[in-house]
Amino acid sequence: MELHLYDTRARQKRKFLPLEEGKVGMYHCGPTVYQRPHIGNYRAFLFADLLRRVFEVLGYEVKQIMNLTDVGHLLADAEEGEDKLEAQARKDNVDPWQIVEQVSELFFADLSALGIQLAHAYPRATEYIDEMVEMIEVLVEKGHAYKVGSNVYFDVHSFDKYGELSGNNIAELEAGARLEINDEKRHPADFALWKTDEKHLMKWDTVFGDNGFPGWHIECSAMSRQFLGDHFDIHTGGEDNVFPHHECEIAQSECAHGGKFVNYWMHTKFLQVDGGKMSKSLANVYSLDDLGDRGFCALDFRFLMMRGHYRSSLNFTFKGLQGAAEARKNLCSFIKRLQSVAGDTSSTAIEFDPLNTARQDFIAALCDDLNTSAAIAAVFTLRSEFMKGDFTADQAAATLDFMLNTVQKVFGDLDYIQCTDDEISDSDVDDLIAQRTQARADKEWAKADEVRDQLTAAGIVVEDTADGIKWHRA
RNA sequence: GCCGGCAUGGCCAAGUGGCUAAGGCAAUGGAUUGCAAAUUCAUCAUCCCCAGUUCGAGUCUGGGUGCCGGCUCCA
Repeated sequence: MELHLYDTRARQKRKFLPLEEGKVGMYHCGPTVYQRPHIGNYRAFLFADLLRRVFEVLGYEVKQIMNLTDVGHLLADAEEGEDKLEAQARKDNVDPWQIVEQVSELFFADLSALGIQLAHAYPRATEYIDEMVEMIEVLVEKGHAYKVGSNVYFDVHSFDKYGELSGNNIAELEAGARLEINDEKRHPADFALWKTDEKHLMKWDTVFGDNGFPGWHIECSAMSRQFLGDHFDIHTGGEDNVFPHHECEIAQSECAHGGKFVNYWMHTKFLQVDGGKMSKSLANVYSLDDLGDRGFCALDFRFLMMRGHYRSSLNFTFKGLQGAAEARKNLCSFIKRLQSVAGDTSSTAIEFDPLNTARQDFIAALCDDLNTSAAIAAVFTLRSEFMKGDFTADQAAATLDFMLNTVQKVFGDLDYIQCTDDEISDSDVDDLIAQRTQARADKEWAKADEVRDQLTAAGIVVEDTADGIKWHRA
């Protein structure tokens, strides 16, 4: 099956051709670790995870890198603003390096809760200062960058493709009144590669002078090169990264190394909340804990994100999250049902129409620019086919194999065990079930219901089926 | 001011110009149940408006309206 991906630079879907047969290298713009990432950030990271998983299901060997920006990402005005890390550090009255540690810890915990596979490396900007400096020197030597005192700027007029990714052009950018006035720069659209500021807390002494720190854009250029080389397959980020961040990366990397930088640029659309932008003033910037407080687990959020397409803006509401949570649980029940029908059967090679159709539709949907919505529909169609008819243990085993090894490989583990605190042990549940069974046998309905309420309160769902009483954790 | 995207049932959402417009959630009716839950069966949209192209348009073109985004920290 041919994989087609939408390339922001080409503005269309393109057949994916790896640089090296059977392998793919990708770089994702990760979080700036000054605050715990919010659910919008995680939409982008879940997309990166999905992309990797799809490649793996298709048999590719993936090398996945995600950076952690821990210096140089400025607030407000690009040249005069304060470093995000330092602003947060001052606010909390702690060392910026401490903030980095604290936020990183939260970040990795969130990744785990979301079932995101760890990338092969999470390089931090502060660990690659030498590489950045080296790259900036090359740009200066080649005439693409210039020094003004101890600051270094990239000359956007030296790269004729500047603006190609975002659709901006330099003349229009400079005509706009939004660019800050900075007498140091030759052109208003030039951007900083290296800045000097004595007051900056995270600073380095380099060939450019003392007390310097890197510009945000150069970090990704240097780190991606370090792990993936001068030219690699895929670079992703949120739509807001298109300009200026990725535009600047292309300029830096292609000017420094001569050839093409990245083959496919992929960007996720923003997550909206209640129909509008997430913003602190509206108090709708949610973290995974905020979702947890409302009774949802990280996997519900993951499933909600998977139900929409990454290139469509997605409106987050708790009602929508509730729907996703129900849908996910229904798939979990389906898997449990399959497990009970399949029993110990291990003949997973059995083929039959509903499964063949589902397999085909599932993969075809994903290969069409990761159409997860259609892929999930294929799974639900299979589910209803299965629920309707009588299927053999062999067929159930084959379907189970598909669910576990293909569907869950792409969408992550759907099970919700980790979402609840197991406050009640299995044997306690069994005891209560036995009490209720006795009460029912005695037709003591009030007592039976009381026990059931007790179980429900403990997060146990009781099912009275023709085959006896079954229970599972909600 | 300059760019770009989107507009499908109560909510979310897929959709290569052509049979009866995927799928999920919710809802309604029936089966089942001591009552529930779970399960199961069934029902539930003509695609923002106008004009055009076409044998045929949700799907292409033009106009309108609305929403969102980038150009400025942001995934």
